[in-house]
Parts: sequence; C-alpha cells; structure tokens
Amino acid sequence: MQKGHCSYHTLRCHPDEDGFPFESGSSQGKDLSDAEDGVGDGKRKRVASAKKSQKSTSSEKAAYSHWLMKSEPESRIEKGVDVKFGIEDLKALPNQTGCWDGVRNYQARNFMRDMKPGQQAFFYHSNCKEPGIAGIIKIVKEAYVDHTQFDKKDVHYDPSSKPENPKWSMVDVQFERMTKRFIPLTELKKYHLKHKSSGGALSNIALFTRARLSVQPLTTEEFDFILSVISFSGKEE
DNA sequence: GCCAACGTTGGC
DNA sequence: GCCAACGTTGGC
Repeated sequence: MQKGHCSYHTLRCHPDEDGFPFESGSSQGKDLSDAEDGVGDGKRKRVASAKKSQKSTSSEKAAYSHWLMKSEPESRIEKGVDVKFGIEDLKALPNQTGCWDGVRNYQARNFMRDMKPGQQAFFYHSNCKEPGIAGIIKIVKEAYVDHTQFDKKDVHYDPSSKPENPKWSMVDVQFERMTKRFIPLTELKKYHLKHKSSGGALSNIALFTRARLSVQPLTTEEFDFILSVISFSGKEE
C-alpha cells in the first residue's frame, strides 16, 4: 500500500464529473490517523490529539498552499499491474487531468484533504533512475472518495474500507507545465544540507525530513526557492 | 497503550 | 537487489 501513484485508473476519471466533495480542509495537526472519519476502521485507532498545539483561531491552521506529489515514472509490476505513472502519463490523459488515486497513508491522505483547487504541486518522480522534480501540476478538484479502495481488482484495494465510511480520498490534478529543467533529488539534497547548517529555505523540507510521505506540503518559501534555482541554473522563468 | 514483528517506501 | 527508515498491525 501506500503511495501516491495514480496508476492509469486515472483514465476513468473525468475532471468534470461532479463527484461529491468528501469533506475538505482541516487536518493539519492530526497526522497519522484517521481522525476525521470517525468510525470504521477496525481496531486500534490512535486518534490524534489534534487538539493540543492547535491554538489560535479555531478556523485557522497554518494552511499550506503548495505541495509535492510523488509518482513512479518507470514500469513496476505490483500484483500483476504496472503502476507506472510519470508526468508524461498525466499529460497524455484527456484534458491532461487525472485523479490521484491509490494513496494509502493517513498523513498523505490528510494533506490531500487540505488541498484547494487552484493550488500548485510539484510532480516528483520517485523510485526510478533519476528521482526528482519533473514539472508542475495544479489541483483542480478537492478531495473526494477514492473509488479504487473498493475495487478488488485494484492494486490498492482496501478490504477494510467500507462504502458507508470510506477511508481514502483522492484529488484531481491537471498538468500545468514541465519545469524548464529537471531538478534532481541530489541537487535538492545539497540545498537541504547546506540550509540545515547555515539556514535557508530548504532546511526543513519534507522531502528529507519526512522522506517516505508520498504527498507532502511545501511552504511558499520552499516552493519559491525551488523555482528560483531552476532559473539560476539556466532557464526557466 | 506498549512494542515487537512485519510490511512498505524509495534511494542507492 | 539491498536495506534503512519508518508506518502499521495485533498480541498482550
């Protein structure tokens, strides 16, 4: 499980279909857990203590506005199905839009639920020859029920999730553009290490501080810094 | 509610 | 293909 790979099921999703928004917003402090779906998931539920540390105006959360979403651009067979889904695959879909299904990690899911249409995300290529940021996508539909959780044939089928109380959500994303150059993970890591010691925009970037999260938030500073290094090194805006 | 065993992610 | 990091499961 786990992973934010849209697989081609994406083809079935049409951006215009009016799905029902499955609750939006809210989630920041909760982390692991299912916090907002109340019942349903079996046993153990360590409901996050979303309460604490959540001060200030009740409706206020350090809302993120930028994201980084990982997907695998190279073929890999999982349960007999190829999970490949690179930025070129998104670009090739009708309207260059697809649904980001298959996320099976609570934190990643919660971040998707925080996403708002219009926000931008980096499309990150993972588990491949050259990991790194390949382009920019845009959130075009807020979180709604990920139908693949109920599909026994799907790689990300989750028998523990019931239709009356779905566990997993997805958003629709649209290809916006390739970055003027590919930004390798190794380069980002250099900035991160440097910034960690001397201070800088990427000193705390989730890509390294929470490496396994497939859907991550980026601060505006982080996002802008990354865009700026693209241009420093050659082209881009 | 602890925590060992287990499974997954994803760089290398 | 290895394996470290870390999330999840489930017994107790």
